[in-house]
Amino acid sequence: MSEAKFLSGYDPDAYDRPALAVDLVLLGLHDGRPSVLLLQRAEHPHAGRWALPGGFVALDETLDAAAERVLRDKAGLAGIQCEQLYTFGALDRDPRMRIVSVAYLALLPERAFGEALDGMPKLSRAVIDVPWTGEAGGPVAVLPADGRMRGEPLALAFDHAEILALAILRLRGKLDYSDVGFALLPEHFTLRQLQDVHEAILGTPLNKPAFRRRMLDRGWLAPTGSREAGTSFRPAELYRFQKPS
Amino acid sequence: MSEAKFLSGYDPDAYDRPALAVDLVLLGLHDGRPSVLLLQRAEHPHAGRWALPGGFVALDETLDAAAERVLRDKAGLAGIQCEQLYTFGALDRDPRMRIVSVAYLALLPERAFGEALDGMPKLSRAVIDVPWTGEAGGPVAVLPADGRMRGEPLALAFDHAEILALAILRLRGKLDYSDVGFALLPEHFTLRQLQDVHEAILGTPLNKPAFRRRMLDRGWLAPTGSREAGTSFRPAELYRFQKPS
DNA sequence: CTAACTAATGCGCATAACGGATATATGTCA
DNA sequence: TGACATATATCCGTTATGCGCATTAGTTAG
Repeated sequence: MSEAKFLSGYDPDAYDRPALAVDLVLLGLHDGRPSVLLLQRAEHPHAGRWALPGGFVALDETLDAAAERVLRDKAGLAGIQCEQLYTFGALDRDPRMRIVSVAYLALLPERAFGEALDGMPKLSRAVIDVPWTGEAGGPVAVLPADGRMRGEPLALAFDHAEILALAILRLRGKLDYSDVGFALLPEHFTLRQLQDVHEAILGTPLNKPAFRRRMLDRGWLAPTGSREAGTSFRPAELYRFQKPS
Repeated sequence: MSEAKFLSGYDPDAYDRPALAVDLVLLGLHDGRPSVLLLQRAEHPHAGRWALPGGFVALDETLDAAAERVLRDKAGLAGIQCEQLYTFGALDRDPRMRIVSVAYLALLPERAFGEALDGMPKLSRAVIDVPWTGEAGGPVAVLPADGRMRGEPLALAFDHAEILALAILRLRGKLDYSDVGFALLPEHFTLRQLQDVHEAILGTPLNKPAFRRRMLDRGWLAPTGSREAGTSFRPAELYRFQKPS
């Protein structure tokens, strides 16, 4: 039997299968802390709780394409780098049915974050409280960003707290040796802004001269020649991210 | 409407969905090079080509459980640490139908590798030829390990070459700062054996005193007091891996 | 019994990375 | 013009790393 013949007689629906979805962790910064875009579920299941934007994977779209579609439809964003994070497959993670979800991580500079908030009124910004240091790992809490950010952490739907915790862990791990830090900055930025990003992600202050040296020695920073404006003190040089050839 | 009521009326089969599978990269070492367990496909599609052991994910099993089941049924192994690697979702990766596959990576010490080969006659060992250095990434080739290992790389089925390449990349990346290297060694081992493992994975020779110092300073090695046997020269101290408290 | 051999182990030095404090430069604003 | 705040540069002590070399402890040959 030829391979073509075999395929024509193959029944793709012979077995039951889990549903497949993507969930997006859209991270930004807020007041020197990591924050995330969430939407409050209006419908069952988990009505009223807060969830990551997500959606089912269609038969004729890749995982990456599904992530991009959710990014566009639920956050109104395009052209944002989306990276696969992990695939979650616990049996009871969704009460409706068996759903396996591929989590994606995207980093939004302040402009994109605000754009999403403005364009999609259902989205809210939540601040992530990371109670552990370094790459210890563990649970994280999310707090409302608007208003006073007091007490009451938000209740997350499904296993989204777990997804969020892994996103933070992954981000911290990649910060040193990859270029993820720049994804949270505008095109032109100062070294202090870059350091602020690193400190927000790592949750710990960094030594300034050492940080400057490391970043400049890495060769990824191209000075633009211009300086920041609007300061009441000496303005800092503006740099541009330029991947080494 | 209560959540319970909502759930009772929910139709899980409302939409078509991709099939979900797991594929296992079972890595070991052979003659100082990374090697992998493969099986030659007897049936369509891709009959005759070489594939990673895999299987579909059942409705009532988690992804990790599916990986363990495949490890048991197709490699005859149990109690091996399996770690999720990446999820592959290209549209045409399987000609039968749309299949999304969650790849897992497991490291087999020589004993487990041989055990799998003996217990499952269909499995073969293939040596992985990594033509790039460091973490540059890129395609890899697989060569038959038995016999002379001459020319003719094996033809891999589906996108399994891509999966394999990512496994190598991930392994190289984690080698420095994690304990993955020990997973390829027996319970008791010498520093030279540990260095051999690192050199095989990285594909580059390492400086001996510097390697010794780094490993010992890390505090993960507990000397056993005994020494290796059967050498015609000074036998080395045997160590045991002991995760720091 | 002794010497040759081999690889493990230990030592020392030059160099590079790094944390951290301090000094200098360069803008704004009163 | 000078006070001020922050960016930028310099310096130093500590620690990690690369690397050659001496020493040690086994086996094997004579």
